[in-house]
Amino acid sequence: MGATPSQVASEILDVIPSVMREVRELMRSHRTADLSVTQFRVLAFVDRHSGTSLSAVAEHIGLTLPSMSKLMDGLVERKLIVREFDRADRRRVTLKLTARGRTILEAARKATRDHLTHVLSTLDKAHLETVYQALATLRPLFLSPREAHLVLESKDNGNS
Amino acid sequence: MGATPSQVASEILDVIPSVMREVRELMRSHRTADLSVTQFRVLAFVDRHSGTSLSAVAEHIGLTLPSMSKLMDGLVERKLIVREFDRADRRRVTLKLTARGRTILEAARKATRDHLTHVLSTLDKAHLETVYQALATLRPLFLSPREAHLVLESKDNGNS
DNA sequence: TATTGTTATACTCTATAACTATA
DNA sequence: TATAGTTATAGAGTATAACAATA
Repeated sequence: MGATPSQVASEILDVIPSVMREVRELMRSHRTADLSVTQFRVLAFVDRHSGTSLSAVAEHIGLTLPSMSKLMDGLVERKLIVREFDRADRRRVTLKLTARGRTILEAARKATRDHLTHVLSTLDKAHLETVYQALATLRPLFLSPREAHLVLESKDNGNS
Repeated sequence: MGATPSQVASEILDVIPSVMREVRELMRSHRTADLSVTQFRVLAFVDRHSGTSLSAVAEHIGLTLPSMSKLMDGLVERKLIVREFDRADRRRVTLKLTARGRTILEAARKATRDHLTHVLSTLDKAHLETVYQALATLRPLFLSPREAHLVLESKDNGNS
């Protein structure tokens, strides 16, 4: 009881990188999917926001536009995403998952989920709930810098 | 209430990468420290285990030996770590922080901690405690693969 | 022969700067 | 002129394979 923000910060620095490394290896070692974590996140975002633009994806994920453009090259080449010009504004690009993209995304999601589920299965309900609540708590605090103001500027003090 | 392992897994995939990206940018943007997260973790480990070997660090951090060797080149060149041959076994290397290494580590730690503390300061005590407990719960589940068996091999029950 | 570490090499990820096309 | 995106280029980070030195 009585964890200070400073202690929590130290824990974050210690634990989060380990979790990331494991997730990264899971994604990359999958037979057919073989995605980087960033690629996975991009597919998931485009799935939820079909027809979105490159800028929007870059902003959400937290990559620069050139980096995202190059990453997208790879996903388009692998036929996981279709990239077309917007008819209304031909500078814009519209992004959608292909059927194959949806399949691969689901496969990666399932593989990772299955593995993590296995790892997490050693936890009892109370611990599981704690982790779930903690992640829900952290989520709004660590949106990409550009999005952050949308949430943060209105509640710079007390939290819900 | 009643989060399933599967739901928690999805949250991990969604939230953890965002936290990582923020931490990474913090470390890299610091004026004097300018460390990658991995470099930071290496310094912290060597600080806690002064005189440790290269293999030990690589294993703890989850890098291959050649990768760690190269990373260490950088830290030695920046005079943050001293690397000497072990007198007892000349194949081994002993690693220690320099005074400068300790200073830089502390500076990076403080900068990151200060920023995270600011971010976390919007949380009330209960939420903070939840996050703290969750990280403590996750820690043993995501040790580096090589260390993992020490914890996991005794409880490898049913999962496909 | 086995172990500890290094060197050589290559690939992925990401960034900044300069550019093109459209508005 | 401003915006959306791409191309060119470079640097960090990591891996595998081959090697050297020591035990």
